[in-house]
Amino acid sequence: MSLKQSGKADIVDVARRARVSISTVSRSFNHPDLVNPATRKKIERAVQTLGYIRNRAAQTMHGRRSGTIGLIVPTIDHAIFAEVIQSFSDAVDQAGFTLLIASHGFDLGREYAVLRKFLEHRVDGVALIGLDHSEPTFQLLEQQAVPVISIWNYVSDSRISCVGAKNYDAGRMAAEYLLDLGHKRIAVIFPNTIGNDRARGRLAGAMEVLQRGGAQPPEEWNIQAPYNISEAKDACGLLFDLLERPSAVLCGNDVIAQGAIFSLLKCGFSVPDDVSVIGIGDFKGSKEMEPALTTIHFPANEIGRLAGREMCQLIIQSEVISVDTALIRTKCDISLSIRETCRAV
Amino acid sequence: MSLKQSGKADIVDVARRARVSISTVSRSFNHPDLVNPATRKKIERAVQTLGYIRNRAAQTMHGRRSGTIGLIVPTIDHAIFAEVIQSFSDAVDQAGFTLLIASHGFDLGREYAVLRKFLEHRVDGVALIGLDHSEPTFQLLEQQAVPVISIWNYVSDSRISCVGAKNYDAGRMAAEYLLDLGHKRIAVIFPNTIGNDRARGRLAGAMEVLQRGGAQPPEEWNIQAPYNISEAKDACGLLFDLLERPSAVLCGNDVIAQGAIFSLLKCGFSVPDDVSVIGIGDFKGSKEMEPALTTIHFPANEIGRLAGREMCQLIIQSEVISVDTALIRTKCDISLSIRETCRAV
DNA sequence: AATAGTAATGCAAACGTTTTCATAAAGCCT
DNA sequence: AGGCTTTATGAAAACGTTTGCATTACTATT
Repeated sequence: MSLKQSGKADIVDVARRARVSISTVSRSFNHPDLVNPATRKKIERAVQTLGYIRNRAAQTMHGRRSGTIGLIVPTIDHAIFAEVIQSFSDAVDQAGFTLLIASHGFDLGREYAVLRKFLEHRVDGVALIGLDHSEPTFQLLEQQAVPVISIWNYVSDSRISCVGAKNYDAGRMAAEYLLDLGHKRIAVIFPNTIGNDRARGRLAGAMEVLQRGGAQPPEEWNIQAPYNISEAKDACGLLFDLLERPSAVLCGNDVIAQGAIFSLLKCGFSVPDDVSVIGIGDFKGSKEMEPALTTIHFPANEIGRLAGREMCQLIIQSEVISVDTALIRTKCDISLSIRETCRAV
Repeated sequence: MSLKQSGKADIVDVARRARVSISTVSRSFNHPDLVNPATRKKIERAVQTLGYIRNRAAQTMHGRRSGTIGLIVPTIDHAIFAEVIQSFSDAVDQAGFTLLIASHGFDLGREYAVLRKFLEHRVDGVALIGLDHSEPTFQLLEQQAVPVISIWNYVSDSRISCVGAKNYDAGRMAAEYLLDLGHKRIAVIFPNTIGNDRARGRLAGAMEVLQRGGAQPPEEWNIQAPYNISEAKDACGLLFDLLERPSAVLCGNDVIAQGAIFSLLKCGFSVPDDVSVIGIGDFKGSKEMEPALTTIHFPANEIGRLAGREMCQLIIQSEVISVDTALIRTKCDISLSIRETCRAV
C-alpha cells in the first residue's frame, strides 16, 4: 500500500483504494442514489485519504458542460464595471459556474482574440459589455452557437440577448433636467464613442434634446475626456479657462463628472452655485461625495445580477433545445437622482 | 461532403477535410516545423472552412497545463482590488494564461470552497489576497502542490510566496506623520481585522507608534467601519457627534478616509483646518479629490503586475523542478503621500 | 549500388472521466 | 421452487487530444 504521490490521485486510485470499480466511484459522485450507502462511505473515505479532486477537464471532454462562463469587459479597474462584474460573478457562482474574465482595453480586436481563447476553454457561455462588437466576433458567436449575453445596454432589436438600460434615454433625461432648470449654456463632456455604444447612445440622446431645446453646445463646449478622474479633471480645467463659461456641464459618466467637479472646486468655483454638473451612471461614491452628485441612476447591481441569471438560463436552455430560438432582452429602468450638484438658473 | 454542423468540428474532421492523419493536424499546431509547409496550408484551410477551435480540455487531460490561473479575492467591487486585479490580469494574459476569478466576501470558509472548485478545473496556479487563510486552505495547497502566491502583504517568513508591502509599516508611517504634525488627540477608524491581515498589520503598526508617542486613543475614538464609503460615512458621523472631538483621524484605508472627510464636510467642519485626516492605500481618486487625500501610497499596479509575473514564473519552474523548492518573496515599497488633508497643530 | 541519414507522415496508446449495457445477487410473488 | 423485478456493481467504449514509435520515400555518402 504505497502512499500515492500527493496531489496526483485519480479516480482509478480511489477505486483501487475503496476496492470497487471506477464506474462505482464515478456513479457515487454523479448519481449517489444509485450506489449502496456503505459503498459510498468507503469511497468517501478513500477520497479523503487520497486527497482526490475531480478533474473537470475530463468531464468536459465527455460532453458535460465545462461549468465556466467567460466575461469580457473593456476594463476591470473602473467603478462601474467592478460593480457589475461583482454582481454577475455572484449570480453565476450561485449557480455553480466558474467565471473566466478578461479585459480588452476598449480594443474590439483584442475582444475577438479573448473570445477565441475562451472558446478554446469551452466556456458554456459568454458575456460581453455593450452591443458594439466586431463583425468577426458576432460571426464566431453565431457559428459556434454559444450562449451569449450583452450587458449594460438595452436595444430592442439587438443582434444578441441583452440586459441593460437605454443609454439614449439616459442622455435625454440628463439634458432635459438641465433644460428644465433653465440652463441654456451647456457643455458636454464625453468619453470617446467609437466602439462604445453606451457612450454613443448617451451622447446622441443628450444632443437631440439639447438641439431641440435650442441649446446645442458650440464646438469648444463639446469635449472629449478619457475614462479616469485625473485626466478628466485636466480636460475640464481647459474648459473652465475659456472666456465664456457654461452654466452647466453634462458629463457622459460619473467619473468624468467627479473630475469636472474637482476641477471646478480647484479653480475656486462653487458647485452648483457657479456651475451645475450632472453625471450619468450613479457610480459607487457619487451619492456620498460632497456635494453629492446629481446623476442618472443605473441599477448596476441589478443589471449584473440579472445578466448572470439569464446567462445561466440561456445555457440550460441551449442544452435542452438544440436550436437556440429566441433572444432574451431585459430592460432595466433608469431614473434621475436629484442631489446637490445642479441648481436652477 | 456534407457540411458539418456548425461549431462542432473536431480534429478528426479537420484531418478528414485536409486528407491527412490527425497526428499531422495536431503536430501542425504544436510543432509546426515538423510538418511540410504545403500540408500545413491544407490544414489551415480546413480549419478555416470548418471553423475548428482547439479543445483545451482535451489538451489538459493529456497532462498539458490548463493555461488557467485562479485568482481569489475578498471582493471585486472595491477600488483597490479592482486595480490589482486589472494589473494581475494583464500580466498573466500577456503570458498566455486565462484568468479564473471569484470573490469570497471576506469569508475564509468560502475561500476554501472556491479553491477546491478551481482545483477541479486544474488551474495551473492560484493567487490569493493576503496571508490570512484557513488551515484547510493551506493544507490543500500544500497537498496538491499547486503553485501559489499571496498578493498585497509582505511577510518575511510567510508560509507561501508573496508579493506586497509591509502593512505594519504603513500603519506606523501614518501614525508617525500625525505625531510629527503635533497631533495628540487621534482617533483611529479601521475595518474589521479578523481574517484580514492587511488591516490587522496596519492597525498594530499605528497603535504601537501612537502608544509609544503617548497618544493612545481612548475606547470611543477607536471605531470600526465597513469597507464602503456610505457606511464609513455614517460610522464617522457618530464620532464627530462626540463632545470631545479628535484633532486627527487615522483611517485604515482610503475608502474610510473618504467617508470620514465627506462626513466632516457634511457636519460643516473643514478638512484639514478643523480635523486632519490620513488614509492608507492611495486608491484611485484619492489624489484627485478635493481636498486631495494625504495617505500612504501602495503601488497597487506594481504589486499586481509583479504578482502576475511571479505567478507565471512559479508555474513554469514547478513544471521543470518537481519539488518546488524556494518561495519567492517580493517587498514593494510604500511611501507617505503628503497632500491636503493634514495640517500641523 | 548499397547504406545511412533525414523529412514527413501515420498508427495506436494514453490521458481521466462518464455512461451504456451486461451481470449478479437478492427479494417478492405465486 | 421457478420466474420477476429491483438493487448494486463491473466491463468497456467513448470523448478529443498528444506523442512515442513505426513506416515510407528521398537525399547524401561511401
